[in-house]
Formats: sequence, C-alpha cells, structure tokens
Amino acid sequence: MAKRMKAPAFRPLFAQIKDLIVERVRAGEWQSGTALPSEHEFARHYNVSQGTVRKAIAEMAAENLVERYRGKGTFVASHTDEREHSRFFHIVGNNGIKQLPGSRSLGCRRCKANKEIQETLDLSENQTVVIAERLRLIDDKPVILETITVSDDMFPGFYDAWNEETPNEFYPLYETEFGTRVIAAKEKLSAVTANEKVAQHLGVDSGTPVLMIDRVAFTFGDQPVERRVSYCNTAHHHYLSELL
Amino acid sequence: MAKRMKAPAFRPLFAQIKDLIVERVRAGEWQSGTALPSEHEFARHYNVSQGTVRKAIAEMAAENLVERYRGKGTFVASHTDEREHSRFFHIVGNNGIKQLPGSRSLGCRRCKANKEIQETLDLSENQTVVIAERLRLIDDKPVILETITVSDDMFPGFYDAWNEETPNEFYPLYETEFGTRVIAAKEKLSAVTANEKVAQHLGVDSGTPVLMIDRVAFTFGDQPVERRVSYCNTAHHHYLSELL
DNA sequence: GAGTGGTCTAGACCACTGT
DNA sequence: CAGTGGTCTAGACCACTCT
Repeated sequence: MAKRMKAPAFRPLFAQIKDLIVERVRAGEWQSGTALPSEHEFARHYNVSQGTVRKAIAEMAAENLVERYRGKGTFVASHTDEREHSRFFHIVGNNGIKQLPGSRSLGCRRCKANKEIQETLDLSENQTVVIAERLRLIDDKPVILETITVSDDMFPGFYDAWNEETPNEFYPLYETEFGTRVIAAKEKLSAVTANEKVAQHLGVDSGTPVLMIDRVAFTFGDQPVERRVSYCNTAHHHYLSELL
Repeated sequence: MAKRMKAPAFRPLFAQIKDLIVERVRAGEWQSGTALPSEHEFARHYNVSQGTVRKAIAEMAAENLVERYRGKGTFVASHTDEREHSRFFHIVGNNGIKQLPGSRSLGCRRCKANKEIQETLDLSENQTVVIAERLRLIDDKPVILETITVSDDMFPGFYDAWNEETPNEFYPLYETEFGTRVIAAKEKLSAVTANEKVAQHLGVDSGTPVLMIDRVAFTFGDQPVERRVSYCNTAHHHYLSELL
C-alpha cells in the first residue's frame, strides 16, 4: 500500500462552510453593506451546528470580508465604511493625526498596457488600460501625486465617466459600479528624487526626496485589480506602519 | 433606581482567563520557547471548560504571544524563532527575496537622554541611554545604517558588553539577557536626503534620497523599549507593507 | 418580545507528536 | 500508547438592537 504522502484532503468542516459562504459573497449574492443570513439560518441550511458556522464567519470577519454587530447581524464589508478607508490609507501627519485627503483630478487617458503593467495586473497582450492622475490634498495643500492604472476591460465605462465626476475614493466606486471588491493590497516603499513634474505638483524643489509608494490592490483569489504609484511629500507627513 | 450607564464591568470569562495567563507570561513564569501547561490543566486550575481556555489562548496566539502546535503543546513565543525575525523586518530585495542582513558595528556610546528620547522611551529626566550604531549588510553590501537607543537602566551591562560581542539580532538578546520581550513596534517612514555620514556608510552620493525608518519597539503594557532610526538605501531594496 | 451575535459548558471524537 | 491541540455538537444562557 502506498504510504500516505502529506495531507491528502483533510479540511475542517468549518473551513468548508467558510469556502461556501465566501464564494457566495464573492459572487455578489448579498449587496455590500447588507446583512447575511443569521448563524442559525446558515446552520440549518448547511446542516451543521451554530458553532461551526460561527467559526467560519469569524474567520471571514478577521479577514475583513464581513462585519459583525451583536444584536444586529453580519454585514458584507464595504469600502463605504470609514473602517475600510483607514485600512488602506497609511499617511499620517507628523503631529500624529490621520486626515483623509481630498483630490484634484489631473487628467485621465487610455492606452495599451506596457509589459510591466501586463504583468502586475495580469493582463494579456494588447489589452488597454486607463491611467488616471490625481493630486491628493490635505488641508488644501498638495501632499501626494497619484497615478492609478486599471484594466479597461475590468472597468468598462470608467474612462468615459472620469471627466464628469471625480469621486474622492475609488474603492467604493469599483465596488458599487463594477462589483469588484478590493480586499487586500501590497505596497512597496522607496525613497526617490522628485522629478520636474512631481516637484511642480507637490510644490517642492526638483530633486527633493519623496516617498514612492507602489501599490497593487487585489480582489478575491489574489487577482490584481489596480496599480497605484504615489509620490508623497514627507516633509509634514509620514507613512505609519504598525507591527502588532 | 439609577439607570445603568454604559457597560459597567462586563468582561467575558475567557478574556479574564486570558488576562490571568498573559500576566503570568509577562511575569516570566515560563521561559521563552518552553511549553505552557495544557488546556486541560488550565481548565482544571481555573475551573472553567476547555473551550473557554482555548479561546483565551487562541487570542494570545493571534497576538503572537504564544505559538501552538498540534500534538506538541503551546509555547511562549521567542525572538529566537525565524517567524519573529521576519515579523519585524520588512526590507525586501527588488527581486522580491527577503534576506536577513548581517551587521557591522560602528560603535556605542552612553550619554544623557535628550528631551525627544525621554518622551519616546518614557524616561524621567537625567536618565542615561545607550546609543549604538551599526551598518546592516545584505550580500556583504551596506544597505541600512541603524542608530539604536535604549535605556541604560532597563538594560544594565548592555553598554559594557557591546565591545566584546555584537550579536546580529537584538530582540533575542533583550529577551534572554534582560527578560524584556519586544511584542510590537511602530514605524514612521519618510524620504530624506542622505547626509555626509549616511552617504559615506551606505556608499552613495551625499544628497541621495534614502528611506528613513523611525521605529519604537514596545513590550507588555505598551511600554517603549527601544528606539531605532534606520537610513535605508532603496536603490536595490524596498520596504514591503502588506495590507490584508 | 423576538431576533441577532456572543459566551460557556460537557463531552465526544479527530489529527498529530512523542515515546 | 498517552498526551497535545483542533474540531464539532447540542443546548443553555447572556448582551444587545430593533420594533
């Protein structure tokens, strides 16, 4: 008899239940911000005990997929919430105060994705992308220059809508308009010299050191959704990273 | 009858049990890396059910205070582990590979804490601090210049031991030699210009942008333990921040 | 009061590690 | 094999929110 190698297929019941519920959330069975069925309902539906459902949903809550409120219910997480804004924005004033920035649009264009973008956004050749630029302001002063790149196929009509309205936050938009929920991101930080363009927009001398933040945002299944390169003036702000 | 205002003092049983066990860990009742009593033993000792103890210890595991291994036991977390090194070191090569750096000592001195250090390390006036400088090398090339500041009172003998041996990692040292476990840290990142000294040690031109990382490390009860200011050459490395 | 999530129990059984 | 952590159940009760 063949010796059993590694773990063949053991998966706890609660993890299987979790997979099922996550898939239903991913598929959009419940709108963002609305309530899921109660634990008892799930338990009855899947024919398991309440405790098992609890553990499944608890993990989803830990991964910020849902939010639970005692006495009210379990709700699909939404970027409309303040909580989510804060999770994805780490720039803090040197006085320790985190203030969400306003935005000023600097234009938007559509073009073919270059090799680098193809790889980071997992696109095939000849796919087009939308590239938007914005200046983010805190207390009406420019602090960050952002260049946002998304797939034109994934967000159809995004380019056309750009000029008419420029909402401050994008993730809620992706969520409500295109059904794509950003659930995680990776940021690579480095110190670079502000080029002419960056310097001008941030109101600093050309050659000033700025913090470059290269972020890729992901949706379910580690699928990349958006690339965002930010140049941040760290004279009066910094990037806060908490190691807990 | 007075209306009950807010929550008066309700604390779940498992949270109380957790507090008790955390306190015993903090007090050093079990050495780093050694096993805690089993869940059943705790349950018997505190006269609660195993599930309640489980939940208490599960939270401690989530906070990286202990590590659990099925079939073996629950162990007090230790900076000796690879896991912990990685948790507190976020510099990654631009090729995506994380390599823990070597060190070259640049000296160590003892002096009175200035106002700023007094505040960040929560020291009283006239307390002395030890300030050590090191160069951190990856593939034998200098990447980070570190300035480490700790209280002389908290780590007595640290200064004297410095010249004889300069271990690569400090947190294990704090833990084994002084009984102080670093359990969390906050890092403020900004882009600055390399001054003459930084430039020379990192082997870059003076004026080159470098990533400044200002870290404060904490032990139990949010007590600050160490301040570490790093200047990092981000030409071939970057700081990786994962938003999960 | 009905419905929700949150806690707690007692006991059974499973997966894994040691010896 | 005994001992560990991990899963699962069935049911009770608690804290909270809404109507």
